[in-house]
Amino acid sequence: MDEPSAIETFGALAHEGRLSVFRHLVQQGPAGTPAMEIGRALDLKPSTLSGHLAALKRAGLVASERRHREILYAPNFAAVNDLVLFLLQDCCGGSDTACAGIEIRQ
Amino acid sequence: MDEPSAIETFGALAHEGRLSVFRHLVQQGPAGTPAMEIGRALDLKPSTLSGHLAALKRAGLVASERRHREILYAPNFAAVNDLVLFLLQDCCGGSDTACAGIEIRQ
DNA sequence: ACTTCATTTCACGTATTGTCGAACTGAGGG
DNA sequence: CCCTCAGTTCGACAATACGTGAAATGAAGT
Repeated sequence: MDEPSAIETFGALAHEGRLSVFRHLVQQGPAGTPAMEIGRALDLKPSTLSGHLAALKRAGLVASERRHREILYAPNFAAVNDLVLFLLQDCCGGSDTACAGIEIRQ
Repeated sequence: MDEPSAIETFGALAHEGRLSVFRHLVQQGPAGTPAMEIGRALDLKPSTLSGHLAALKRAGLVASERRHREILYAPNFAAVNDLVLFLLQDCCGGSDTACAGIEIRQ
């Protein structure tokens, strides 16, 4: 992951509403959740929620798929993975003592 | 790490200047780097740099210590560690398949 | 085709953040 | 003591981000 992408992803998560949305999607599982259902669960207005989802999507953190009338949003775990690797590789100096407790399995 | 702290940390890293500063500190090592030297390396004005360092410090990502005339800033690897754990535990649903390739050593 | 329902886009006011020069603070050296 | 140097704080302004209601889109059912 390059620096601009990392910045966009950090920015997407650096907001109470958006982080809640993303965590809710993680909780709901990879099958995906209709947008409106997220809004109901987290008490967010449609337009506000739509903006949050758009930001998360731009950052690659969620994927969307239409099913019948609804649009299902699902978390993209690969994006979290990439972000973690960015943090470990670029922000821990690659030192194994620096970020002990976490190991990258190849 | 709780959600508000995670948000503040994400926010601190979600900015080109601040991320550059932090990565520079990581590169320079745990001994610490004088603020002005960072500013010279990254071409940042003193007041701008000061703001960035304050934000990183609020987020717990850096520590500062005075030595003689200068103030040395050093990266706090534990904060990165905490953030990675937050991502893995709270944003990957704890699923081992979700974020494959990374293992938490206890 | 018309209606409905789910979601997005738009426009707007407001709030927050970013940048920078200038003034300030505080530690050290002479 | 004064002076200097390192860094912070202040004040102003521009730019960006947020939240929201109202209008628009667009797929699906009737």
